[in-house]
Amino acid sequence: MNEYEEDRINSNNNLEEDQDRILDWEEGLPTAADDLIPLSQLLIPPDLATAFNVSAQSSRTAIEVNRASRLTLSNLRKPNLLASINRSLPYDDPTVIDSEEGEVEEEAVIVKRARRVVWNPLLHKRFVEVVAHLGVEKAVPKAIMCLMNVEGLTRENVASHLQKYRLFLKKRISIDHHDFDQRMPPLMAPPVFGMAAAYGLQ
DNA sequence: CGTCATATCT
DNA sequence: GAGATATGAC
Repeated sequence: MNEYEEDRINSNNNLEEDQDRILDWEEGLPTAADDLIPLSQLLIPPDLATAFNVSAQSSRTAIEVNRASRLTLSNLRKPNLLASINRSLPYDDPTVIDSEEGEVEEEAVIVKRARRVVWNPLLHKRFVEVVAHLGVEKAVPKAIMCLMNVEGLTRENVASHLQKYRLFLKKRISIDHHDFDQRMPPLMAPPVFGMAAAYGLQ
């Protein structure tokens, strides 16, 4: 399995969790460094763990802590939506790119150039909402892109997706006309209003 | 800039 | 080969 498919699968599995997690991410965060327990410190001291018959927490090396920190930071710098979009950002930050002394881990920070946009359900949902909100005449690539407000998403990306979306609507409508099974793949569920009306067929 | 046909991936 | 996305011509 290549990276492309891995990304795709990972994101699809974590969509909802990511979104929820991000929403209340910033609430109740400690402000002073003093409030934070160092990552390297065990939450339950070994003797206490033994006393209460709790399996001991494995201790963490400095390298592990450092790696976890970098991973967290790289996730934090992604905008909310992108955190759940399976697409790597075009990072330029060399401190993020370079891994230390040959550590090669699967969890290493993603540093490659942005690959093709994958319109996962969450991203598509946003697209559909924006298209519906704009209405027919105004639902053009640039406007959609602006309202979606997803970092890294280009006008071309949107235009391409819009083309496919319009094709889908047209197909859906023609099937509708012949009274065939109208069930739609969830990914392409049309907006309540908007594009369909634009084609004078709904 | 928007739309479309088609190229380029998987 | 089909489907998703990118690209280029207009």
